[in-house]
Amino acid sequence: MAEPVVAPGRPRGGRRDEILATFTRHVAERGYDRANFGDVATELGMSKGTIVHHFGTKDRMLAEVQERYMGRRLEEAHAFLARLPAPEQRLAAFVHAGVRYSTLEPATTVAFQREVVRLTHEPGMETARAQRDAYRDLVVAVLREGQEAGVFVPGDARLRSLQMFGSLHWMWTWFDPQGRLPPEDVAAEFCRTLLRGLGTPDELAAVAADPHGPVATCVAEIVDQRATR
Amino acid sequence: MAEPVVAPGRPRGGRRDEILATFTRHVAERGYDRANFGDVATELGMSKGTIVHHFGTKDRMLAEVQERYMGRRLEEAHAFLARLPAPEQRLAAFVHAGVRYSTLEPATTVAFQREVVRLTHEPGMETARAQRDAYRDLVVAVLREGQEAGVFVPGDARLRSLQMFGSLHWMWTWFDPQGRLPPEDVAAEFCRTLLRGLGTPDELAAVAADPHGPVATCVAEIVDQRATR
DNA sequence: CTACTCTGCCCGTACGTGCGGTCAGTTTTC
DNA sequence: GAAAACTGACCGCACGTACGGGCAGAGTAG
Repeated sequence: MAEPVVAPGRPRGGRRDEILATFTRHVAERGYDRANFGDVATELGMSKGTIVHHFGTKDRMLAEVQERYMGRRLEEAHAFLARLPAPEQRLAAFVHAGVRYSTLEPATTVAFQREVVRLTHEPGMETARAQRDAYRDLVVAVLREGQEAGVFVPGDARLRSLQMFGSLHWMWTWFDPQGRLPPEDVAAEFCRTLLRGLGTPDELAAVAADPHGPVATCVAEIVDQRATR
Repeated sequence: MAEPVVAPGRPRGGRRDEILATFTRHVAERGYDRANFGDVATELGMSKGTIVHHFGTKDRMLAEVQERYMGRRLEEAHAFLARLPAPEQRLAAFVHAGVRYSTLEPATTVAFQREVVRLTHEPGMETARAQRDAYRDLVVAVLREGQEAGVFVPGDARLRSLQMFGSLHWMWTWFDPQGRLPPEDVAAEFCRTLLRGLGTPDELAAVAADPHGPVATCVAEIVDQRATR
């Protein structure tokens, strides 16, 4: 029934976080359907029952992964939006952040991206879905701001947000965090093409896309800080 | 119950194609892991054994779905590349075609896009993977041509192809073929943003993106013809 | 024409396995 | 000592697929 509620006077999570992390990695590697309690338990040297004890059902475990992920991303987004005023900088920040997450927390990111679809229709995913929608709305708002400010060409903001999210969410199928291709290069190239595509003047776009520019730096500070705390 | 029909004169495949189509739809709706022989058999009013008789294993059935899909896409691609000389037209054609397929054969397209990842590592998928790589190489080649012709700004062609494929392959998560949003609008918006992002002069981009322009028309003819034969 | 055989679909069942989840009980922690 | 953490045995079920056989039509011999 009602889940463990953390525990009183207990160091945050303990074994629980460990389980969630391992489960997340398995989801990232094999997908939700092929990830199973047995393998996770074996890898952590514990019993299947322990996992059930902590999370109840597999569905709930996935829901928690998604909610934590989206929770962090929303916090970050609000943080860099507060620091970056210009629409083209804000949009670039979303791209830099999206790419950075792929290397900083590859497992969580891939797990999320593989299984996003589930939060559209699956029951028990309402919270995560609401978070996802809120995140997307932030991007749409930025796109509209940009159009009103004349820094983006007029067009369908929602469609553009989907075009952008597609590029980022698809990364899990080809991007290798251990590979030769630096994530900053990916972010920079994506930013350049996207901003130019939206009609942003070259000078502004160049600054926003620059891997060592103010936007990328700002995002890096925020994201890295949250990840290591 | 009497739906099989099949008709005299022996249509190619007979029941076999029917099985494959139903299986494809199930994969599109639930994903490969949750699609199963039992449901397909029940829906077609046949036994599970029949499916096994025709395809052997589930893996092989998926492989055949992917191979057929990529086979058709490759044929189409070669067809419109032969008719369209300019790089910006060729690139736009890939976008128009990608979107058009989502409405013309939604099940096959979604099934493919959901399960593309499998053809990277899964054994038995070598053929489909080779086809996929060939298709991607066609796009990369067009991007390079465009740079040499000065119609695209210099940059990483492979990265750009991935950015573009991301937008298209992600469509299955949000695009509804039955919905209000016309696919031509999606294609046009994607083309505009992409081509502008690559630095294509506005006049050329406008023609290539136009849903009633020569590129979209050419693609429509080729794709529709193949689908209905 | 008849009878026989061969062959490609197709059926129904049964089996093995993997997995999510239960439960009763033990150990650990505060 | 109460609550939480953990265990290991167990259940039920869903699913892939192996298997043995049925049936209808085509080819063939008499």
